[in-house]
Amino acid sequence: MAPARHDRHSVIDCALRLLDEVGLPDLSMRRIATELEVQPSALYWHFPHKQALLAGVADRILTAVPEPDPTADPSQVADAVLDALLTYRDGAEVVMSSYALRLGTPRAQRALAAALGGAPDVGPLADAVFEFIVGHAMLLQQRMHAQSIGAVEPDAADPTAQSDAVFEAGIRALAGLSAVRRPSADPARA
Amino acid sequence: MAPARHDRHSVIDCALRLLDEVGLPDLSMRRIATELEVQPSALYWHFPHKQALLAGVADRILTAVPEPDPTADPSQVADAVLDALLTYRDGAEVVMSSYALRLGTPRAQRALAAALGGAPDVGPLADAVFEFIVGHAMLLQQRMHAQSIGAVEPDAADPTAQSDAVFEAGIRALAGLSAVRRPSADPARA
DNA sequence: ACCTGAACACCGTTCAAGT
DNA sequence: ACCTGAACACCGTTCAAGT
Repeated sequence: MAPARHDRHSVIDCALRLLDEVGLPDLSMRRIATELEVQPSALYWHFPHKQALLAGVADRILTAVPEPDPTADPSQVADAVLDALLTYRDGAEVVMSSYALRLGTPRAQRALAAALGGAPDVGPLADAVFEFIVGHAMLLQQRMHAQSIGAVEPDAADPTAQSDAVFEAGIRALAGLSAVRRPSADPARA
Repeated sequence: MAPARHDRHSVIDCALRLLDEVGLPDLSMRRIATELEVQPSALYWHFPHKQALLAGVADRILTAVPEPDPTADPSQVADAVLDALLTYRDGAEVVMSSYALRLGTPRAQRALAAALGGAPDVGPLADAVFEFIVGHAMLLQQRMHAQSIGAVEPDAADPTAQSDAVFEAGIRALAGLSAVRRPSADPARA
């Protein structure tokens, strides 16, 4: 058989696509290998272990957040980080689980710090904002997954019903700003 | 052989103890069964699947947070929730992964809402505080695990060096309070 | 009511060997 | 440089059967 040839980039590409299709629990090394038409052991030439591969995926997910810009609106940067995490299924959990390896996360944290003013004492607050965003995103995706399984009844309203209000309340308090929210929000409260 | 007899409570007890010993990645149904001197399949009489067992563990972890009390200091309640999550290894991840099943989490959220004033519009903010705390705890435990593996170098200082400052900055902004610095001594596990 | 025993369809990872 | 093939030590879950 003609063995397919790959590099780190193409493997991460495949893994990210597969993540969005099947979710993190079903994203196995063997599944990725099958998708690449390769034996599972071939992946271990490119990455030392699964964790390293996932760290590459997490880094790619956060690539979508813009460069640090002191003139940016903090709540807009927060929205950009949240959007990046929500773009792929289970994106927040992937980023969390490889947070300690510090690949894509410092960039997001620097973007938040810059938008918050860039003063030296703003670091802890910027980190707090990042932790809130990723916590919010993961809890939201957890709820989405449980509901897709039918494991939970929509007790009050639809899945992400209140979640926009929660995110806005959190960011407003943390970033100390007036509500600059996305237009797709509910038309009732304006 | 005399088959050991167990109920849900004792299984959760064992799982919680084992979680703290070996961590979530090594907390398998087979490991719990071995600890209970029982076949793995025996666990499926008490729980329909592993997720349900973990939800029970998550519920027990959050049992340590006090009842809703309108006279409580918001930042003290926040500290209590954080302490509960940090009492057991990987506690935050366990709580997050069974968040959608809504076992112990509403209680923590109600305790936060009560301390924040209990006004009807305080709900979203209380949820935001909860999401920040659990995000902070999970990221912190992730860093602790990576460091115990030696997979990361202490780039600036020790593991939880800055993390107290980050948590305090976040809670101060979210709860709008003066800094209530906690002593370095943590409360005993009940 | 609560557990055993055996099976099914999977995992991550290693390592010699191929090209 | 990049992959195969085979193996090792595991998983969660099901289900008939035991007591």
